[in-house]
Amino acid sequence: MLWEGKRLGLIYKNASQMKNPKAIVEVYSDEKLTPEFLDNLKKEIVWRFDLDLDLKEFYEFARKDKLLKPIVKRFYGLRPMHYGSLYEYLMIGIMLQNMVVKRSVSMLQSLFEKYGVLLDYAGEKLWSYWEPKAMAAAGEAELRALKVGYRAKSLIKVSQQFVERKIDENALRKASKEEQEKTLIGLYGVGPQTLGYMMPDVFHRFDYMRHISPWEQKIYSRIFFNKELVPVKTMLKQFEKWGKWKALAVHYVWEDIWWKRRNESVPWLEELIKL
DNA sequence: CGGCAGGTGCGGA
DNA sequence: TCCGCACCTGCC
Repeated sequence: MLWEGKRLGLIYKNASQMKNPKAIVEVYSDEKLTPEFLDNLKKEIVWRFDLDLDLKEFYEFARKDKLLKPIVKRFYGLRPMHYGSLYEYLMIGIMLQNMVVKRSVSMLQSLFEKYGVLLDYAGEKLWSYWEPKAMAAAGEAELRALKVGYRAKSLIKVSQQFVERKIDENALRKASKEEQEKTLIGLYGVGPQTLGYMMPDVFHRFDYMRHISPWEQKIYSRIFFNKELVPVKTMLKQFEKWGKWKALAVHYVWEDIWWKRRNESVPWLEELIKL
């Protein structure tokens, strides 16, 4: 983790006992960290993993929903979240665009190797991110050499916004949904799809569901309607029944299908995601 | 070897 | 607001 200018090695451990959930985080650092720093770090981690989220209300109505009932039982406690910062999510989001996952991973890896810092702690070697200024200073040609293609421009422009403090994650967390939308979509390289990922994952907006991309549309059609292809408008209208929890409900079902794919086979899904 | 992938910006209707 | 198009690149 790169946070407040410090590079930290983190180890997360599950220390839950039965119905008493608990996590332990070990923090490794080159320098001595003050109790105040660690306290703030704890608050940051609680926010990022959304540990204070109260799912009770969601579960109450999910248990009355035929589709959701078995899934919320299976994934009790699950919530969408992102372990990193907004800036880091943007880097990932841009790498995902118009790309198969395998290549997104390899492009992100080359970015780490060029701009990141490899941390070595607790028997782990893991890459930490770069400061936005490191990438803002890079030329487009330098980034294109890393085979990120036309995304180079987005990476640089987004980094510049952070360097120039045009965007402040902490302030944005407290802003209204409309303000968050406006700010994020205003970033070069951020469109409706990346915005749709960030609203729940980074800003914990579980009522945000305005855009469904073609590949998601195909999968949603199968799992929610048992049909080949359902129009996006119809889907969005249908999801309204889940009210302010609609994005969370969809996320649970989404997670369920990928989990099934890992443990048993889901032939129609394989068919949709191959190529 | 053409077409496409976990999209987006841009210009024009 | 909506639509069509170009766009890096690797791989099916």
